[in-house]
Amino acid sequence: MSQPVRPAPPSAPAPKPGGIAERARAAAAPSYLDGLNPEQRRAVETTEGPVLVLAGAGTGKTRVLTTRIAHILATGRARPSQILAVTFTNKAAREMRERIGRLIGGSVEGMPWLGTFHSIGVKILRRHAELVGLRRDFTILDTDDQIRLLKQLLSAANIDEKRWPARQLAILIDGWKNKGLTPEKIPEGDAFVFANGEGRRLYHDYQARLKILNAVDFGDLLLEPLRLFQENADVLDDFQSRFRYMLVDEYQDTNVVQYLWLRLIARADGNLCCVGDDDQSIYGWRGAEVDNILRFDKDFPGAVVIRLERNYRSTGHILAAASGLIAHNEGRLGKTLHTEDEAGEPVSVACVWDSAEEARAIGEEIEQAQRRGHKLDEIAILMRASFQMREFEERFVTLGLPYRVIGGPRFYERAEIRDAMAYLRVINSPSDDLAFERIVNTPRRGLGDASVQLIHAIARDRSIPMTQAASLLVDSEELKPKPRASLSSLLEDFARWREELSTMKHADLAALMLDESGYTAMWQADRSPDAPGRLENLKELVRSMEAFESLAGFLEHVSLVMDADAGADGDRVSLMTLHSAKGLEFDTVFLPGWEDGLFPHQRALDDQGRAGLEEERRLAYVGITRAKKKAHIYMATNRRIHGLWQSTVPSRFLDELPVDHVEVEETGSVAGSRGGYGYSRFDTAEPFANTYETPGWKRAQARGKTDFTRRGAAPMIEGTVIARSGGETSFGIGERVFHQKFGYGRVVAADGNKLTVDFEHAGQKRVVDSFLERH
DNA sequence: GATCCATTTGTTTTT
DNA sequence: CAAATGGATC
Repeated sequence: MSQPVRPAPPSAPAPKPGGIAERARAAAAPSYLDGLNPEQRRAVETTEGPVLVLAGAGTGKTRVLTTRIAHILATGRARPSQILAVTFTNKAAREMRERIGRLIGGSVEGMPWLGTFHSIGVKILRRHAELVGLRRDFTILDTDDQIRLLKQLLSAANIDEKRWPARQLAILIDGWKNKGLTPEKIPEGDAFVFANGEGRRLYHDYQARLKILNAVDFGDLLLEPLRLFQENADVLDDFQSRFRYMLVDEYQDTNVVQYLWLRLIARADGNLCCVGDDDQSIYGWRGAEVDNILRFDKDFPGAVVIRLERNYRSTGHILAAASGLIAHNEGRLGKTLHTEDEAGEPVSVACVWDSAEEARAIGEEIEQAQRRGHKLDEIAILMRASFQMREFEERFVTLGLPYRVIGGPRFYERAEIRDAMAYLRVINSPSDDLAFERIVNTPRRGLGDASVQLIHAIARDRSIPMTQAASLLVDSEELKPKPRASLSSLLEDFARWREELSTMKHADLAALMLDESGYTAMWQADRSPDAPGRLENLKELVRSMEAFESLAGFLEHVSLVMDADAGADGDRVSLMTLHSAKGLEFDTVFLPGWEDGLFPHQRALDDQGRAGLEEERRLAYVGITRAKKKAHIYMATNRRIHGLWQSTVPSRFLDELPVDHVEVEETGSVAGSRGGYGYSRFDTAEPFANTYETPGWKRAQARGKTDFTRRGAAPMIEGTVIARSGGETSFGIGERVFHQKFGYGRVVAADGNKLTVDFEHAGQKRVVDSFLERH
């Protein structure tokens, strides 16, 4: 026990955050240490030498990290720029920055070296680009560009793309990079798995191409800094002495390159503090090595190991259920989490007929909770795979239940955003061939394959960028008049926009460019239902550019950060995958889809065997431990796989949950659905007067077919929507509206805040007015 | 060179 | 069952 500076029992309640008492004390002594338990405090105060903090779920890991940084700064051990702090996601970095600011009063200038491995990698590379064969303004390729590049290489090498897909090669190369292997270093056997031994040469050629394009891929952001350190002692030396203190969050998820990188910078005796939980290692498929955490004290001799085992998050039952489950894993460091919280409610397990009913049942439970005053913000649905999300979205839209998707189909991945970005990239760096290629003929300008091939040939011949090759081509007679004129005017456009970049704000230029290029017009002319949404996204993109200093700064941000937090504020249920749930917590958590094959996922089992199963189990552990007060597990007896209905086998994890902490819930819905009527105890509240007005019926009509497996009954259940007293709507009949999912339409009927809208492309739907915008 | 239709293909997790 | 690719046709 540490010496009692202020004699308070360890169990003393933490002061109310932000309370008067706390703020008063903050003005006097370093109050940031208050409320830490002895282990946490030790983890904060052991600043010198290597430290490994084994922090179980909910043991205050983030708090320790932020406090530790605050402590280092407050005691004058280092300046902010001398601290390297690595987080796993950009979101975590943002959060940590805020929390440190709050701890030490926000007067410290932002820490320049706080971020993900990738973003720190970019920073280092920009500084020393020449040393690894790049220019300072290199571009970062996304997966899409990467694959297109590899496709070109494969066809140049005359390799059948059908037999050896570029995707596979991309995964392979990524794997090598994650292991810190340059082309020369990959083992013979590895090189042989692709195209009969062409793997090494292709990897080598790919790297050479990247250098010519002045580009890096994601893997390079880790591998190239490592190479830089290994080959340039002076640079390494510089970074070694710069970073007085180093902190790494989620250490269990680091891969080999990241490890090697850390080893180099921290040496064996540096002030390196790694925080992690071997039971939460869920990124093995991405090259993460749990081994890194398991052998920390061998890599860093004399390392202090601190265990945080007191859980502050979950109730007794939840913690016990999770602990019992994870105990089935072998090869773990082993921690015994305990809580002083009450036992609470057992984890519930419910069995439903199929995924539609799963969504229905969960939706209903949420509405019930909401009526009891439960905040939607404190509810999350965590699933194994993102395709499970759709069913819930559909259900929630009909229910009018506000939800938010976290980490879903990412903003930057959408085609229209990529296209727009490609325009910006060409303007920003004329030698960005991949961007050029992407948009030469988007929108259609009559510059098809033939023309592009010609440009390509010239570019390769003279080793010049495609834009230059294109301008040569325009001056020649090789193209037919039509494409020639078209290409010429495109190049003129590029030149003009580039010029305007110096006079206009980049956001304005982007809007101008999208209009003048005909790109906006292309989507306006598009009659598909998602075209309006895409135009919205483009607007959003332009809007988000305003926050950046320069075009180059914006481009870098997008390639690294990727999540555009499109202000989804308000009280909403969160939907996300188990992977993106790591580090979060909610009062109530729903865990659907606990069936063998889905969870644990078949592929994890096939590819990784027992290791795969253990990782899946850790994923389950992560899921359960997100819950503070209540965890609901669901399994469906039938699920559609590959489009076919299949009956399922309950997840083996269900049997591994300790019986004392689990209750099997009688949903009654499997039995109840057979009767159809009387399914819900709540539908008497305000049933729809007319069965033909129900969303289920409407949807069945819109689709022109019933996709319900159980005839008759299901549509009735679909109709048991609880009409909530949402009040009157401000939308009028006949008004033109816009909906994120369904596009444009006109209001045909109103019932409280629930409107029936005739969508131009999606047909009639009942939606809640909060999902609509006026147009 | 573009468009339409058929066939094929694959559906885990992400910086 | 969907999306994405490839081939045939205009």
